[in-house]
Amino acid sequence: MGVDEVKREFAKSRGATMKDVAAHAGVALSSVSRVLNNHPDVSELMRRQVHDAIAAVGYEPNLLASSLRRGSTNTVGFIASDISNPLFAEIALGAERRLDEAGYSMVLTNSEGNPERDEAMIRLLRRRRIDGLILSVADESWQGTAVELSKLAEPVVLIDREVSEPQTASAVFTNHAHGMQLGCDHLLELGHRRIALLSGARSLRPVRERLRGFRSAFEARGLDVPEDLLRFGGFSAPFGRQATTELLALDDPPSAIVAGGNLLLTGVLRALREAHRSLGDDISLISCDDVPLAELHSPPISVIDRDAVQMGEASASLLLDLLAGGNRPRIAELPTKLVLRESTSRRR
Amino acid sequence: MGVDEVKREFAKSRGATMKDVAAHAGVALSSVSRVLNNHPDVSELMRRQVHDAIAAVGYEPNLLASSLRRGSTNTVGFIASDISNPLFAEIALGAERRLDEAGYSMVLTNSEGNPERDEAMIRLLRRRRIDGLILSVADESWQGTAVELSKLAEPVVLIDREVSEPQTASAVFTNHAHGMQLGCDHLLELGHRRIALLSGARSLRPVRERLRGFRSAFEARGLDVPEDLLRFGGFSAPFGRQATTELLALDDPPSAIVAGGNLLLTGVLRALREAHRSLGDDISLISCDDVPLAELHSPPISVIDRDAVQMGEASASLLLDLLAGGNRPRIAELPTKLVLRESTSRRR
DNA sequence: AACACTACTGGTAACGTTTTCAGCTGACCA
DNA sequence: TGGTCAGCTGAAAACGTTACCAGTAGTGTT
Repeated sequence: MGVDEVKREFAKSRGATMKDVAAHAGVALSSVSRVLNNHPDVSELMRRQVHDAIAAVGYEPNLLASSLRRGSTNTVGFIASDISNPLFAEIALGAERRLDEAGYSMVLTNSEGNPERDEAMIRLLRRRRIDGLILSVADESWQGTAVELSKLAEPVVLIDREVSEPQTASAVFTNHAHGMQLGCDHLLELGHRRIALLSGARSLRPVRERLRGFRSAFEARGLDVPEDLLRFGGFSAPFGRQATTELLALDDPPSAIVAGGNLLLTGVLRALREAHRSLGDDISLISCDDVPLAELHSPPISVIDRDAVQMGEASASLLLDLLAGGNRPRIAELPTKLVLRESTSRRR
Repeated sequence: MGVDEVKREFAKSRGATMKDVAAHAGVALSSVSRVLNNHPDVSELMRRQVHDAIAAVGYEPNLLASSLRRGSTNTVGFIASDISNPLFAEIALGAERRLDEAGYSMVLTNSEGNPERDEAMIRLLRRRRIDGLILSVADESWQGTAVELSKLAEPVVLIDREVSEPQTASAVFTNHAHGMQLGCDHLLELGHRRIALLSGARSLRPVRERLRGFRSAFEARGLDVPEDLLRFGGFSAPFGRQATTELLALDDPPSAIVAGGNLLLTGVLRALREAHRSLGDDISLISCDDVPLAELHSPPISVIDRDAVQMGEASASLLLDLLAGGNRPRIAELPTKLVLRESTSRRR
């Protein structure tokens, strides 16, 4: 009795283990394990005894020990450059939702746009023995990232990125080129020729694809692309503002702007306001990725939209597929659609 | 030789272990461990031998095994209701940044506003043997959450929530009452008396605190609070829209609205647009938490702001303090500030 | 010359699981 | 009556670390 008391106290302080359960039920350790993993070979009596003992000692499984033994952690890593960006936040939401349904937990890390942090994070996650990885690398051409990824034996899903290394990686792509071509074509249709494009570095797939769509819209009409209006300085608001200000000051300024992201959009809007340009009136604007700001701005802003949550879900699905033994990497391409509002009007 | 080859191949396929390193260096397992944890008692020669062997066999530590043995995982859980909400996304960013600096990883989960999911997530994270938990429960009065939290021996930090159970929990609070009082007082000063307040359920601290600030602004002037204009139906955009539409249809409609969150704001704006009310002109508006939409709207919208990233950082700091052995729970209160823009004007 | 002490190293028992293997019943069949 | 077989159970060896304990060699002290 006294011993039992002590044992119970100990179990309470440090957490009860399967051993305690076995002792309390008067059965073998392995039997407890069998009950817990509902192995077929276990009698009804045994099941009851063990469950009673579990309740009695307040046992909680130690997933750490379990993972070590089984060799899988039911954990997947998620690396994004900036989770506070609504785009990534929604992707993370979709991915987490889907993974959770399948019994996986998600460990989240921010690379802050720094490829060296990508590297470090991949290494850390590998050491933590994640079962799989979903990521959107900060720089596709960064060697270190490729090296770390190649050392990773676990399945990988890339989000809107193309990297050389793990040929085994699945990926979810957005059809940026198509959306951009539609948007750009719409501007051309309205008579615009001097169209500016603001975007991030060309070492990122979305940037290259959008540029491609941009170019093909011009080419389809036999027009020259206004190379002097292309700006690839990043996705940040400050860059959007600065670039817009510079563009407006040009001798032959653009009559339309395409902002390649929600942060860039805010920068563009600030610059336009500072320069007292009337949107849709003095200058046309299309942005990428829909946000409340675009819909509720006056005038409402046309956007090339896509479903970010769905992207997250798709990436998780691809990963789960790989985890379930689907050894063929797959590519999922998600659509973009042009949402026309009032920020685009005929060139005057 | 042949055996060595096999061993190497095996190590490559399944990952090299400390045992392989020890064998390759011709030293004891424990010595390898000492080198890795840079224990003082290790000779320069030993250090070199081991490091060489590590490089040779391509050893990577298994943090899982390490965690099991040490009894700590260097992992903390983060539970938010909706990571795709910019508010939580920024909090998560701040927390992750700070935790990462301190060598902790963050596992993220969404409760989707469902208290039962809060419960399940706490239980799961406990079984994963997280070292600590940062969370913002979906419902403060939900019993199950309190029960699960009380079973958690590890330190807990609450974000803008008050719960009964772990008296040992630290918390980071926002001074909502103060900000709301300022905002409300400003509206009263402008002659508004029929002021509506839109917010979530009263089982959430921010809601209660804002209501308190709202009331004290009226009471300070000896005015009656317009109880019929208080709506606590949630933080969602649809609710914001519906409630606003209803309010505008009242016999004695409000001349000013306070939206208690960024999603509510979008709902309110949609309703106002549908009802063809001119913001700042026909009706005044103040929102909670600054977002690009507020600044860039026309007219720009006044907000009661706070620094969400800083909140995340503060929560992580409090947790790290607890983890480092600071056994006294602490409360950090962060300020709110009123940012006046053009959505508030004298009542006509 | 005996002793203590420092600097280092090796062996081994944990940590809490899962899984394999062998054994022990009793039933069923020939 | 002996044998096979299904149904169930227990013992013990992993998984990859860390931490304790004991031991050895060399140095300095008395």
